[in-house]
Amino acid sequence: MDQARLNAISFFFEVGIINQLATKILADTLDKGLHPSQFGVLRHLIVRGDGHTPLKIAEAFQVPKASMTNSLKVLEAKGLIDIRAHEADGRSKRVFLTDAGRAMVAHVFKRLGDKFDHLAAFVDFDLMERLRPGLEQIRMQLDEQRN
Amino acid sequence: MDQARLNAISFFFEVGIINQLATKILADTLDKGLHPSQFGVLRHLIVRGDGHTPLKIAEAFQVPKASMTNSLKVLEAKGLIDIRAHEADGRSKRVFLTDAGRAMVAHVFKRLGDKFDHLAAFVDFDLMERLRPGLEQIRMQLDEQRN
DNA sequence: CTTATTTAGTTCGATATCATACTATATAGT
DNA sequence: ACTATATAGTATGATATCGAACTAAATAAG
Repeated sequence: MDQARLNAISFFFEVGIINQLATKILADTLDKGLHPSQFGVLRHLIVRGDGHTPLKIAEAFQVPKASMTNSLKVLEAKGLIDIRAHEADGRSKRVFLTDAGRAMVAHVFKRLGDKFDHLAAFVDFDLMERLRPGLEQIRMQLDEQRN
Repeated sequence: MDQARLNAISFFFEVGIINQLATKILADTLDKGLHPSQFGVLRHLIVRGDGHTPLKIAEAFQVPKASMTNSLKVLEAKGLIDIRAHEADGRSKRVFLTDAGRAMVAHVFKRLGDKFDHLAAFVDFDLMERLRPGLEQIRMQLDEQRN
């Protein structure tokens, strides 16, 4: 295997570990019973806006729709989202944040902020920001390749 | 929340997506029944050397030891690793690659190489290599903070 | 030495992920 | 219109993850 490939493998390896460490920080921040993937859905509904279909959301996260069915079921049972019938398509549904859902996102972001105060003493946030555009580029390239 | 924190969140978000896409590429490359996390253990035994204890391996991957017990059980059932008693400590064990395990890693790396030939047309490997040192730094900083 | 504590690993139960098959609705082909 | 195909979502069953309790062995405390 040539050097470029080995480097690429190392790159993915670093990304994997960082992701794991970051997910653990998030998991510790979440109320018990709320999984990081479920919070990710709430966050998505805040950032991208709600009212989208379960399938759209599943595609945004690149997970099977069956996985999203489960995540949404949990969030609905917790009263954090509202799932309504789609007016224009009888097969489909639309997902909305409840007030409790919005409050939960705000609550978690607040606590994440406190965690970040602690993190800032160890981690170079500026470096992260310098790396981010490159990562975004790689992400988009990988996304293209997928299709 | 101030800008530095929002940037950090975006950073982790990009890392998460890249990790997911990369894991999917790996998963598609693996023989059916071999999970990416299990292949990760095999790869670790190649790169770091075998003969380490299950606990050491669990710590290297930052997963609970109960999770590693399961992964190792699967790999042993597939004949890819060999788990022996530890000569010096009756509570402990040592994990070794079998010939089949080594062959599996070589096989997967070969197929990954082919995948990478295809990837190279879309993804900027040089950019990856430029980003890698920074990622390594962030990873180490996150690791410190954890302790 | 004897007992208490720590450590390595497993077991168990709960939940997440996901492939596959299924149901219901919508759309295309004729 | 009628039939075939495609699409959105769910149900089911298999496996992965992991917290908590447990067992066995090693080490520390007295």
